[in-house]
Amino acid sequence: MSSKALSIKDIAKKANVSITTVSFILNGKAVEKNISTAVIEKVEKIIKEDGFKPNQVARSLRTGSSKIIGLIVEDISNPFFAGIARLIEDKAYKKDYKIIYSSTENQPGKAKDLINLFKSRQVDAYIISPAGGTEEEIQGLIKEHKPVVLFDRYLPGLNANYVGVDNFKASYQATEHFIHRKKKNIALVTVDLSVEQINERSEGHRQAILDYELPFHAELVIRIPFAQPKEETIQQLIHFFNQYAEIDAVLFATNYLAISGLTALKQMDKAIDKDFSVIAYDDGEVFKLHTPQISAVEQPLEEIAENIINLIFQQLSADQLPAPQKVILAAKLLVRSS
Amino acid sequence: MSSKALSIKDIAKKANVSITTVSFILNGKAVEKNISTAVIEKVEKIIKEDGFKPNQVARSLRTGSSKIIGLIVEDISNPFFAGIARLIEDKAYKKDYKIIYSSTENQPGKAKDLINLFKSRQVDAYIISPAGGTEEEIQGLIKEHKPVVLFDRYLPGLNANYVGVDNFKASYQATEHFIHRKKKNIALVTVDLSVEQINERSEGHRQAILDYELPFHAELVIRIPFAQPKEETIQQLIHFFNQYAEIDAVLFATNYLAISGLTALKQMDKAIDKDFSVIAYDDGEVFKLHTPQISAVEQPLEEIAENIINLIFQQLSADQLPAPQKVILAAKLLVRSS
DNA sequence: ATCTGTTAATAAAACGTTTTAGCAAAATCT
DNA sequence: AGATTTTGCTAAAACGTTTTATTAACAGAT
Repeated sequence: MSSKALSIKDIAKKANVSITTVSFILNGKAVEKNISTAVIEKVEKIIKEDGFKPNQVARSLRTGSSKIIGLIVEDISNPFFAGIARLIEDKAYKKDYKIIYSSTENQPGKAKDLINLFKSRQVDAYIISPAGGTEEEIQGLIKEHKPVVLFDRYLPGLNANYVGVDNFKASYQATEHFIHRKKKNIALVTVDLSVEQINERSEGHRQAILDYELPFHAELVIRIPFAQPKEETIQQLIHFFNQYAEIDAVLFATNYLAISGLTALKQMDKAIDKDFSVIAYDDGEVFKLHTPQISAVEQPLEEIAENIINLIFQQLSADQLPAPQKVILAAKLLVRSS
Repeated sequence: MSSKALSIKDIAKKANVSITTVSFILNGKAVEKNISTAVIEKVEKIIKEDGFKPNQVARSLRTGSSKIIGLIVEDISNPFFAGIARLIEDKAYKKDYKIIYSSTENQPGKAKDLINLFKSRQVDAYIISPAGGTEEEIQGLIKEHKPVVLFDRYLPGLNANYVGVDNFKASYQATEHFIHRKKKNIALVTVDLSVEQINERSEGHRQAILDYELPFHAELVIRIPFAQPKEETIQQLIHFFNQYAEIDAVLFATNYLAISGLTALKQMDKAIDKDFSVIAYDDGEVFKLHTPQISAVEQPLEEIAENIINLIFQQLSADQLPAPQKVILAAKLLVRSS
């Protein structure tokens, strides 16, 4: 009944031609290789009738390529990454490429494993939101002339393709927005990871305050440990907000910190209003539907995905890799409440 | 410099042993095959030093298995699926399995493509949230004795492993909750897909109303077209709520419908309070942080993922496939406001 | 009639593994 | 001392493709 899957050999036998002939036809090289139309039609008919699909694994082994793009993100259940993944998948699918993805959970060990795994699967290209400590592996890929695009996170040591937003500017503008609204004590809630992306967000906050010649209160910057359970973060933030009652504005450096922060404020029964403003990083339904609506720094998902996939295909179709490009996109401040 | 990747042949040459010996050592069959410890150590040393990783593609071709599990969902950017994906990935990773995922967008064509693609990649097992119209393909997989687990959606014709929640009951209980609160006109906002899962949700709503001998108003059930842009849905719902001012409670049959619904209500300036209650399907941050908090039917993500992966590994390790199991889990009604 | 070139097809090697079957030397048994 | 078993290792086939030569037949040119 179910038996084995068909192979090119079965088709060849059935059509009374050689394996080679079938292969040429499968790969559209039939005319170029002078196969007669009679044979082409006969073979194509059999292929269609029997529903033969070539074994991609064998094909990969022979050709060294796989039509697969590896996507490595920090956490696929983070809406930012899930959104990017979905958009990239869409665009890749149209060019007949598939995506393998995996989450690193920000563990260099896991990230390295993943890169090696993808390598041994002969993935054709890599899209990576890199965890720190994976520089050598990524450099290795580049050395081997594999198409690579980094996104979201930038690793300073690497000369690789990169797509990201101008975090410094985004954060600067958010802070500036607060300053224009006469805020004096602008807190920053950020995360305890020393990756460029996060550092830039801190810097933007600081620089804006300094540029406008306001006093910079270092104690109003709180760095939440990355792996800390959510409940603990909430408690920590409640304590933070209580301790510094002078805070009149808060910038959250990530999506999930904003959510924890809003939860904390809700538990404290602290109103978000003209005396206490909030801006979140990365927009989401949560912020739009919140009462009051929460302003947010919106990363242009579609644009990011578009640029990533373009860079990838650019590399895939070039004979030799073009010089690495850095695409820095502008984030947009969505002002919702005052 | 970068050269080609190492092969088992290179290692064999360097160690002055045969390819076979290296292979046995790689696969932990060294002792069983009477390889001397001296040779084992020598070879392992070289493998480690040179950082040799066997080519998984070649391995797959030879063995017919890939250590890859295919995951097919409707949309990876839906938090429900992203959450499941992440949990499954975690658990699979621990057993040295990887995930390939893709989104079907509920198009049978794309779903079929994906199944075929995974097949030709020699994926070891399939986790599918099936689109309607893919019955034959899935039946085909089962015929070929491939491990398969369906989840979320159930296809009635198929005798396959399945993990899902009791949608009828969940919906029934949500409606019952409204009835206990003396609601008379309980609307249902659902989607225009005739999949079991959605039908059951409608049925639960209807049955509860009938069981409590309330009049069932068919016009209070609105079915939103699946592919309709969000903005249109919102307008449609505004119109719906205005048209039937008697509505005193609404059950949303999906996550994203609830979000559109809340947006509609916000635009209408309609308060959610004791005179107008709401329950959403699938919990999320949005509902917890909403003012007032929104009650929700929570699907037990962790439990679902756990059951899926267990069923998969059960099948992977059995010599012959065990009889299909259906695991129906209970959803939980999280009551938040009245 | 021989040479040249084109047309239509194929045989065989290669990709990097796993695995079957087998062989020589050493160890054990009779 | 010869027969048998165990130890330690390997040659070669196989997995299903793609691709490089190669061939055989025939047409056209000399």
